[in-house]
Amino acid sequence: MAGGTKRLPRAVREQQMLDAAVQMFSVNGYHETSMDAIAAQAEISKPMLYLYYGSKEELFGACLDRELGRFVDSVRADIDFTQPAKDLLRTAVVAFLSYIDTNRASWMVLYTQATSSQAFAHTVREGRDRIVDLVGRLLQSGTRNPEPGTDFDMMAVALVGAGEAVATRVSTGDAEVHEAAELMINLFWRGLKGRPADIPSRADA
Amino acid sequence: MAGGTKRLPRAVREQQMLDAAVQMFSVNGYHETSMDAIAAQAEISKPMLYLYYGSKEELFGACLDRELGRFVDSVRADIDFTQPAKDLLRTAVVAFLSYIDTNRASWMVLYTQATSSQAFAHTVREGRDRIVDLVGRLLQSGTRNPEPGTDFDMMAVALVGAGEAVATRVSTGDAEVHEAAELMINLFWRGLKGRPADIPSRADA
Amino acid sequence: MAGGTKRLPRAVREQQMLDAAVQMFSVNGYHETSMDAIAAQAEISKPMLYLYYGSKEELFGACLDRELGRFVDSVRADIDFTQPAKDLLRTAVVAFLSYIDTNRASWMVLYTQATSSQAFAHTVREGRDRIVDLVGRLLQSGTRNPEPGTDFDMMAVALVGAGEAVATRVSTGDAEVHEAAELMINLFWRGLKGRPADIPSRADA
Amino acid sequence: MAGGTKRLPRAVREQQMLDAAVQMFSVNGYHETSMDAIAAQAEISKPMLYLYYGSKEELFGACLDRELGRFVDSVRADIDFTQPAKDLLRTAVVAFLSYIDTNRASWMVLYTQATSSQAFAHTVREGRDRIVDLVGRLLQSGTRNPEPGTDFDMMAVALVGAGEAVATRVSTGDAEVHEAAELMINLFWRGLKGRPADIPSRADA
DNA sequence: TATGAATGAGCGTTCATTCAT
DNA sequence: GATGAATGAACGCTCATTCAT
Repeated sequence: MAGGTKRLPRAVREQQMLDAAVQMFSVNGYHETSMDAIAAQAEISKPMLYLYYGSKEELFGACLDRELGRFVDSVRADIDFTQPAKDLLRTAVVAFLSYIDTNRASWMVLYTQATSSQAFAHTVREGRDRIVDLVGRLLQSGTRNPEPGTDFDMMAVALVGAGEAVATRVSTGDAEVHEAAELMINLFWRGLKGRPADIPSRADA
Repeated sequence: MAGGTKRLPRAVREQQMLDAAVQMFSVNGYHETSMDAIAAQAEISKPMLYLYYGSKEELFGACLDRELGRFVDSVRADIDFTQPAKDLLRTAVVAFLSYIDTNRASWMVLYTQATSSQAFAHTVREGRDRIVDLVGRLLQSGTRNPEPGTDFDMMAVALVGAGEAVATRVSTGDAEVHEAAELMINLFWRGLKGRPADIPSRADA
Repeated sequence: MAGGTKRLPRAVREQQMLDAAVQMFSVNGYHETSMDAIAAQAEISKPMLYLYYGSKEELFGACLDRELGRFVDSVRADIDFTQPAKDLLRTAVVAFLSYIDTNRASWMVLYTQATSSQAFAHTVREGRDRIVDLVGRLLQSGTRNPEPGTDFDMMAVALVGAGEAVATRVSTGDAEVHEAAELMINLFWRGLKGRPADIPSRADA
Repeated sequence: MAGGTKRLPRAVREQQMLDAAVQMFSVNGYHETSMDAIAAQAEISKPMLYLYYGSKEELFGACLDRELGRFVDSVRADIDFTQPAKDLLRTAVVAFLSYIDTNRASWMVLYTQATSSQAFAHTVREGRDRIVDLVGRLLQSGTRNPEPGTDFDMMAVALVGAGEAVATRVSTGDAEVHEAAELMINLFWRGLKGRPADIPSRADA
């Protein structure tokens, strides 16, 4: 009805479909979203979906890829590796949270969906690993005197996990981006130890 | 033979069913697990499941409740609020990770499953909030000179998020509990700012 | 409606389903028959079909097996191996054609259907081989002075092929059983070489 | 490259399409062959198929017609009606089996396919009738003293049926053409009655 | 002439759920 | 209390067929 029946070049249709799919998946979840619903949302017929993407699983995979790509690109674009460490941290956190905030419907839930099906564990893990890698390198380059054996990778896992959790709050409107960013920066930068009169405890294995 | 027409007291049957359900859900996911499979695993008939739990969704909810309860109880039991702050942190982190490590099949996947279905968002959020609350209070009580306006709750969100991310690594066998715990404690306690010879960077928001 | 919704023991339902399936397959062919149509014909729901037979292919296979079994049993039952050769031939031919004639809707078309799908080539060939074997042994035992090296098996193939072709005519009503039988018997017994000096057998329908 | 936008005369295109269709139908069967597959094999676009043949059914019908025509022509060409009866039989049988043997992929399977779909029963029957007629006339002309009322037509049905069955064995490689031919000739000429007193006709390969 | 783009319609299959016993 | 038997409702997917260019 609304503009539907035109002959569109392949590339355009592809985006149209992915848009619809991301939209539906993010709202209703992978299993609760039928191909019929996606086709309807995209204002095309179901066979088109199959012609372009082969199967529901592949369609979802394509969504995942696109959104993941966009996300990583967006965050990476904001980061300037020549900044001093703390600025770097700040920029990254803000970029991360801002992206989620702006694209909440799409990415955050998509991400959530993907986590739940064995079939996408691989893609998700891969995507998450890309982010973790990015953060890991960021940490490494930002740490002047790294203790030998520091597991930057696992540290990145923790940071990203924290980021995702906070981002979820942001994406559901329960927190404001910049406040959340500030809180994370402080938390990660200074640690819990205590502020003014910091007396470092002797590291205990 | 196995199962047969035994008359079992309600409480026993309930656990038997929940055990089977948790087991199946955790291995195959919510949608990929059929009521048939659960009934078979529990060695009872399908109508029993419906008699006791009404629907698949409610059954899953019951699983969630039980596992969440066990988890919270277990972690809380290990915590001694009279400990000094850092010990408290350490105890909590270790308790958290240990539980996940020990009950990976059950809880971690269950948790993962629940996250992905709109239907359980509520239960999951509720559960997570209980944990966040716990951690939030922990933080509050452990901080000697809280800056006014510190959002302990959001800080707890970040910590729990980090914990979950690390826990996932632990649960998939990609990390060892105590190493992961130590890393988290150090990270959270000291922050990224710098370790031994901390020289604060100039930029300080 | 018409007697449908009763709780029937497994064995009864199985026959009910096979009856319906054979009926529909024979009338409309394998591909043109939908599981819906079979379920409707059997006055049961589609899931029952799947519960009992697993898939359309397996259901068709079960039809094939049953009908093949009935056919072979029926023909074999009529044959008395102690008869003299020509009587044996006559009995066999009549038994063969009579069965087809009586069960035309079921077997002949089922047989025809099966031939066309790669998936059933095996079953059909197996069934046909059983018949060919039977006929082959019959020929062997009925031939007094077999020429060395006589390929009774291939001869049986030819006879069965002829029988099938004639049977098809019978099954479509284009020929009458006993006339057709007589013709086949004469043809096979005397051959084409020449008739004149033949002494007609007593039995003449 | 291959195919492209060539402008070909109608007749050439038609053969190109039929070749492709026969090829695909014979390998995969009627239902298992999609119009897409045929178009791809013919290296033309699907609308062309529809332009030339209107529908899948009609396309298949055209295949049937062409192949049937070729078959009948081929067999008829080999037959010399002035030959003595037994030679005639031999020639016909050999022509029949040889054609099948040489064109197994195309015709035998096509034939098999057609038999199974109600939609083509008519065409197939028509084709088979042409062959039966041919054989019937052959029999009639070859029989010196026909008993009054001899049903040459039905006899032809039997012979053709036998031929088809043996041909199938030949086409699957389970029998050699000339051996099979010899066997059929002997069987039909002499009959099963018994050999001993047989006076072999002069021609004996 | 020739085709890429598009779809209506239908099929095999599965599953949560409920009677009747 | 416990279950074998049964089904309504969907869903993923494919295919013959047709426009619009």
